[in-house]
Amino acid sequence: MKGQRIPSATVARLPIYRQCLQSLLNRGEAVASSHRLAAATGIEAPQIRRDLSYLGAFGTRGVGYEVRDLLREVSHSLGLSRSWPVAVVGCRKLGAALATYEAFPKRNFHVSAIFDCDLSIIGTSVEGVEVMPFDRIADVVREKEIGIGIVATDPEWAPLTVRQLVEGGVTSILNLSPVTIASPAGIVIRNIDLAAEMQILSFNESMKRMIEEYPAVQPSAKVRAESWLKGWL
Amino acid sequence: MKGQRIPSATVARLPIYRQCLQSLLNRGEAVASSHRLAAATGIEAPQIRRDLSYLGAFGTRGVGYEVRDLLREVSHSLGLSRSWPVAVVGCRKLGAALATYEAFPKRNFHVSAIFDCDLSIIGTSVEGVEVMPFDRIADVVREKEIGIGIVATDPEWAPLTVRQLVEGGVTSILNLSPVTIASPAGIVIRNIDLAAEMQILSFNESMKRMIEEYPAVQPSAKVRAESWLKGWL
DNA sequence: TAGTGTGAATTTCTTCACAGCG
DNA sequence: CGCTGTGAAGAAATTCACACTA
Repeated sequence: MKGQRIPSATVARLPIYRQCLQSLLNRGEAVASSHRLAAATGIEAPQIRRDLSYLGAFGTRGVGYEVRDLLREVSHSLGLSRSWPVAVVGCRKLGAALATYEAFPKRNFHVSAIFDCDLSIIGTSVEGVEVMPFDRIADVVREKEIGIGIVATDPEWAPLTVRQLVEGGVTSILNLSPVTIASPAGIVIRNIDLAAEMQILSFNESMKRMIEEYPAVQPSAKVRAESWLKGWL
Repeated sequence: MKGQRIPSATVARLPIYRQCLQSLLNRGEAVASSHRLAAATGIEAPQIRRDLSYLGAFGTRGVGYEVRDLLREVSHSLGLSRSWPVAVVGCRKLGAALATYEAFPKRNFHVSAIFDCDLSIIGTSVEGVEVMPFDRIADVVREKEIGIGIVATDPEWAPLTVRQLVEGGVTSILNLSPVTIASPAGIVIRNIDLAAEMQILSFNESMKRMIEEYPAVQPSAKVRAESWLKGWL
């Protein structure tokens, strides 16, 4: 299993395992079975065993996993053994919140460049990092050898921002603006659209209301709503 | 197809279609084929056709989809025909940014209650909404009939926050704290961990560096890195 | 003819079930 | 005996390919 390609679904779960292992370690638990991890993460035990097996055979049969070792291994796989410089573009409310988000430095991500196009905040400093003008993105990113960028601009600026970042050599981008951007060749873009997440929730709420409202809606719609909910609840 | 259960993967893409249709409409394009939508969203055309077919047969063979009609249909399916009151818990940087996020009201989500446990901000007002103390969550949420909650607290408060929201009757939750919370029965929780997203990116960057560094790392690790990247780029 | 809607094939992900080891 | 690691089965999601129709 060790030599196999790691499925992307597994990669997406590794940070959850890392987080969980960290808190077990803090709590002084030295060994954890897949069932212990399942209880703590909500992920099924066989899933966990398979995911971890892609990293190699680290467990002890009949016992479980050595928390400290596994944590080191998972962190290493995620590339957290080194520190990553990050560029944040867009420094209004959301961008500013991210530029100072405590969870980032804790995981070895350091915001080392901030950009905006608002003249009134260019030149000011956020946590010791100067806010620079939009048109310097490519230069600064190249000079500081930044590989990871966060886009927190208004949606109309997002595509241009991505092009600038890529021109500067960024190859991994977290796009938080409410517009999906397709990944150019060789670049990984993760689109996190919080407004879209809310819409998934409202879909769910809608389905629920449809069932609760007794003046029977259309029966067919109701059946569909019920089978939807069955899948999630 | 109409009566079928809508797969959750499809639901997660509906907001992307909605967004895309909206901008086509603004641009004055009245009709769009699945290929047009594919070009604009980065999603494959057959995927789009199948997704849309779950909502019913709205296209015209040989022509495409009527943008205005389809937009109305998608929006309706997502429950956006009505306005949704939302509770935000945690009003420090990230929470405050969300409480005033423009993209929410644009999609009919209205922040109508804000909570925090920091005495220095309780009682202050954010966009006309008073920040209330943490221990009033259940009461207020019940009274205002809020069904959707956003958790933007420190991770140690997140589980308790979820319990309070659920007690007040909230059934859909967007959890932005960097800790995964399993969904209790009947409740949908979407865990968006921005620090975890960054780790997925650093995994990718790591893989890339592993290939670029010529003093050949372990050949096996290199092979694995290459096959990973092949999947994404 | 151009483009939808959908069975069928394929791929990807998850779960089961158990052999094998500490 | 208990728990890992994994082949094999199953479920879910995606893609293909084409019948069908405006």
